[in-house]
Amino acid sequence: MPELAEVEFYRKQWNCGLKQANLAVCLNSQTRLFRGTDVTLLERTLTGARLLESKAQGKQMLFRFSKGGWLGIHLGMTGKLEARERKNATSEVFSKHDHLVLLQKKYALVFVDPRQFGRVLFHQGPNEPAWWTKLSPALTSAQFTLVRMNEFLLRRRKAPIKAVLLMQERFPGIGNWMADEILWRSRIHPTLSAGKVSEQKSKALFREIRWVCREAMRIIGVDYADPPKSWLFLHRWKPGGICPRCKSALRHATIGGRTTCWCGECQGV
DNA sequence: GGAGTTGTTTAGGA
DNA sequence: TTCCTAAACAACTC
Repeated sequence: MPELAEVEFYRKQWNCGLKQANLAVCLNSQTRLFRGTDVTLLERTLTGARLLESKAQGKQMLFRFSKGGWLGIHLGMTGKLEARERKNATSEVFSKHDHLVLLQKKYALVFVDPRQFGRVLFHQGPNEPAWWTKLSPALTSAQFTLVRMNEFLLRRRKAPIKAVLLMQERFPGIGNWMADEILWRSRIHPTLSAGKVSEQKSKALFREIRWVCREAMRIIGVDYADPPKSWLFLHRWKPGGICPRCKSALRHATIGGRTTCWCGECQGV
């Protein structure tokens, strides 16, 4: 599930563990989630370390700990973060999908991910790790400009615009539903080649990207609430779903390898 | 049982 | 070389 705003929501789930020390770290190093990660260093550093702060950038999260510990988490398709109150620690049970658990005095901070498409990264040192600092600037920041967006569309001119919006190197945080929502609001057909987006449409696209990101953060990022019924979001998976704008039938197809929903009237053919 | 799932990575081909 | 697509990953639901 997690896209930009959902990631922000999950990041905050661990806030109740801020300033608290990890009494123990539990993980199964065999799972895919830890591929390429120094699990021994992670366990050694985070045990006894305090959680100092966290942030999210696109779909990535970074948790800073004392002892120079930097924990990176990507939720993949089915990952989530939870904080479980430890009422009776002696009878505490963890499921097979609880892949990383930071045991604190009051809460167990858990990374759950049934499909294991997520990822855990770790770095130990005084500064933020390179895999964090090299991430693309947020879509709501001043560094994301119409010019930079258009340059990217031109570079990926042959790919369908839907597929291009899913490229994290330029559109960090956008996932399948956000891409559909943005294209629907911009009235651009999802199969249109990125290079054929008109100047006028690219301005609309730029505007809607920033609007959807801000609104999703405000609505979903705070308490995981549903957006208003005026959004495509609430209609896209309904059988016989209709466009909340023009009331005509919504269409579905696989575009750029992903299930895509659009309005045949508002977005052309 | 088969198909589908709001994400990335990689192999292979154009 | 560069860029695009499909498959793979793993587990669950309908």
